[in-house]
Amino acid sequence: MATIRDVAKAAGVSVATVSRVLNETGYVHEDTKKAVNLAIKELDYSPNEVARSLYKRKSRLIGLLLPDITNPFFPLLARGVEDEMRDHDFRLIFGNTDEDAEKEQDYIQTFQQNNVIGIISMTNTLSKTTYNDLSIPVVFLDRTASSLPSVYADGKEGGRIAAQELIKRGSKCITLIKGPAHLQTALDRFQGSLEVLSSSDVNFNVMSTTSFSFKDAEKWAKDLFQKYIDTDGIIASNDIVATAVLHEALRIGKSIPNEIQIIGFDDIPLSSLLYPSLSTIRQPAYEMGREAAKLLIRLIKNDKKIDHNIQLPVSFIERSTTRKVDEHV
Amino acid sequence: MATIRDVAKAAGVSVATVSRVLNETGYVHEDTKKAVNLAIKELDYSPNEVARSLYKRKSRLIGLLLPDITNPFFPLLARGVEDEMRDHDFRLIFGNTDEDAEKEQDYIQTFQQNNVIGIISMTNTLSKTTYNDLSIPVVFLDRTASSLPSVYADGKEGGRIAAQELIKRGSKCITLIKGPAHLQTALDRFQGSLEVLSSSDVNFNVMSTTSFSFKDAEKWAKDLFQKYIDTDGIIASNDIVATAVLHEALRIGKSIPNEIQIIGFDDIPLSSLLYPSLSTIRQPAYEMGREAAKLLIRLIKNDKKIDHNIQLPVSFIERSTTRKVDEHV
DNA sequence: TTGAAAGCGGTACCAT
DNA sequence: ATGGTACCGCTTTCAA
Repeated sequence: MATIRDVAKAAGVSVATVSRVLNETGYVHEDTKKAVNLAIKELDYSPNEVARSLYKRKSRLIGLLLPDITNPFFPLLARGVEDEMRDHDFRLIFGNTDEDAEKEQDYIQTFQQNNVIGIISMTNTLSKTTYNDLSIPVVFLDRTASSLPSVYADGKEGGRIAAQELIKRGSKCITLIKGPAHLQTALDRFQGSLEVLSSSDVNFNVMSTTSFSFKDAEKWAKDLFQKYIDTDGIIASNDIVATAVLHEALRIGKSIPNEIQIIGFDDIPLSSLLYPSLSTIRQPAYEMGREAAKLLIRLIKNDKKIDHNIQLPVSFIERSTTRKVDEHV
Repeated sequence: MATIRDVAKAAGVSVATVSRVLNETGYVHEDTKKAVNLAIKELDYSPNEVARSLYKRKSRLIGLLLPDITNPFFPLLARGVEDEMRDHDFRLIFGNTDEDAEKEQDYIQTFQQNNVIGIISMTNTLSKTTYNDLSIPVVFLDRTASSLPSVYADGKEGGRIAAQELIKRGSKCITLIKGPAHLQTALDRFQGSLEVLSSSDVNFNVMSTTSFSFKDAEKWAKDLFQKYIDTDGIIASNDIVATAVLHEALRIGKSIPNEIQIIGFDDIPLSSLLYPSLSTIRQPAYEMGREAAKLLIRLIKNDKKIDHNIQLPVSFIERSTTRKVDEHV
């Protein structure tokens, strides 16, 4: 690996000059610039980011925290973050936290030790103050953080839409699955649906659940069909849960969407691959990732602690677990 | 952020001494060690990895290259890599390459600029020599690289098993979907199946495809059922393709698994969530990721260029797109 | 317009 | 057993 000194020697100038042409800072004569660039090319030199980082006390690395990359919702977000960051020559260090505070803390520490210039977090196990004390900008993604910059989808509206679409398509007895109470995003969806359901004239039940895991969801799905036999419409807390419900419905011989309609939330890739394919409320995950990255970059540049919250719109993706609206009415 | 100098001052010793207790190298009196550790605690000091990396010319960062984290097969591998690396206090910088040589080259360069101590690559767009010239150890994952360390599953055996299971379960006319020719792993599976099929007394067709994309696979699936109407068993090149085939079969009213049996490859999380759930040849993706990480760590420690290839066993996961073996016979 | 040199925060050699 | 200090590769004053 050639160093800046090698380049300087080869070009017959000082390292300071090389540094100037590298960073396009200060005055450099055209001829010297040419000579330097030639030397750079010949030596196939590229600057050592570590040395830069040490001097500047900040790298071009971003820390990315997510609960579990294995959960199909997060890769979409992560990919959005990465693409945007790449466009600005930032790279990502990432860590799966499993919603475990210790892991999260751990990763944050090594992020700092590596001079990351900012953090995007899709977890919120740790208290907001932990993040606030960090001295580097943080953006929350898919997490609403009132006092900190964050990017998330309009879950409440999503919840409303889900209820409206089900009602519009003729469901008379709806079961609303309420996701984990500690996740604000899950709560928003729930409240949106509840709002619409409450002011409508359909019957509905609420079923509380405590996770988004498929295994758990399978059990709840069984419960659901035993307890609420009249159910003809289900609003699931997300697509994974909706899938479990769909599975169970099919297993016990319900006809979808004729006897039972199902709406999920997220629109993970899986949803379109199911059979029947899953109608769902789409969160623009990839775009959310990109937005979070953009926001973080702005924070990095401004170096201010702006409290900016970006809410992206959701949309109803009509597939085959809901009836066509014409068919009915 | 406290520095080693702050600690030294607080403990009334030199930075050299602090460094010694930090790294547990050389002699340090018990009492001084205690004083230093106390200072560290009080100042909440943790060493600057960037400075370390600069001096040592190697960091504790690993570069991870994958085609697309959005493809459900890769998160499993990535998670395996991460968990193992975390156990050894390594962190990951990752990059999606989209099988694009330029992106791949680009990431490799920034990996080097950041002093990564090793690379795990799940892509092979670039020539092997590019990797060979790298001066840092590289392990290929889910890619067979004859001259370089790599970890992959026994695709050939997987192909054999798939064919055997289908035959055992009574398929008489099998369509074998051959995946992209440029992927050795896809080829292995194909050849394994071909081998068994050739020496059996069932009829079979081979259908060539050029990608693992679901969109493309949907078209091929349509073709398949038009061209090979007698097909009563399908060996797909992976689970995504199998899903498309399943979708199409259901759409045109085929009964699964009675009229048509389907076997996939990979066992991505999606497979068990389909309805009917997909029988498939499982690659132990998570374990493969961990093995790759272990291998890389060994290479880092030995600092030798060992050419080590680790092949992990595959297994048949019996679900609902294949008939029970008793039912038939 | 250019160069010398201090310093970023560690590590490790050489003395003592 | 401990301290002084050169050095890792770069950036940025400050002088010339």
